[in-house]
Amino acid sequence: MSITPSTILESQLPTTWSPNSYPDVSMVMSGYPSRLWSHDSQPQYWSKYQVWEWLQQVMDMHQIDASNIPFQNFDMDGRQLCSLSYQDFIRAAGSVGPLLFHSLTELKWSGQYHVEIGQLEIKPSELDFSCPFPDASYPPGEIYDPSFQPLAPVASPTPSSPGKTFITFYPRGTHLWEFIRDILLNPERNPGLIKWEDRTEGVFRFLKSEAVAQLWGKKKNNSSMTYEKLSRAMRYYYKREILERVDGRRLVYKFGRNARGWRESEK
DNA sequence: TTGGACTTTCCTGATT
DNA sequence: TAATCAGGAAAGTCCA
Repeated sequence: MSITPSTILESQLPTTWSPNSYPDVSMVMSGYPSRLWSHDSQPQYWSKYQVWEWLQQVMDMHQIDASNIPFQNFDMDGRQLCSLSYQDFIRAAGSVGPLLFHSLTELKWSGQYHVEIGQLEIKPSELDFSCPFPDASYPPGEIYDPSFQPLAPVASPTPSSPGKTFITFYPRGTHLWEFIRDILLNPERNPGLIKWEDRTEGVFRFLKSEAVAQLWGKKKNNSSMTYEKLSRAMRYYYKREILERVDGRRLVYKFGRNARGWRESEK
């Protein structure tokens, strides 16, 4: 497998670049993906070089030999990359396809997205996402991370840019209870992990406690997460009234008065 | 640099 | 006996 950059692409490469002379991954990828990629450059605006750069870094991150990826299949810019479906990724990258798809999806919604829109009052429905979240193309059974969904945009004036308004997107599920809530609100995506016991009262039960813990650990990049640790964090929510105790029932929790967004009327 | 919020880790003991 | 719950304590991470 060889990398054959186009002439245009070569002109975009730093002079010292080569697949084997990549910057220190541990340094570059610190905080990946929320810092380097999603903050400095939205995927849909990437150049071909940046697409390859991303490919290389995902491979490095997961310690996969980059030669396993047919880079020529990704001879495209970020906008084209974003238009690929899950199946397209599998066709283009084989067994690594799901990993790449997942990584790109994460990039789209992690970190903050600033959309300069001028001094207008913007409704979420009026925003044009040129790199839409392709969740509809997730295959059945694929683990879904609810935190990939965007929050409703928060408009905030930026003092340094008078006359302009910035829309800032924050990823959902920043906190554990929000992560749990979002799983509950998307049961079709994660069948059998957690289920409502009493929807109106906010009572829910863990069905696969360890699986949820692993999903949480995956989100936090912590492979040693267990349900025991997760449940300790859950118990801290009792004091803050984000959760309420449900006595006598194992794996059962209830949203408290300070939990937001779980009621159907709040959706 | 510091402090607060939040999470993780480890622990002991109780309960199911 | 194993799994889970409860909560103290301390440390780690992130952010303002």
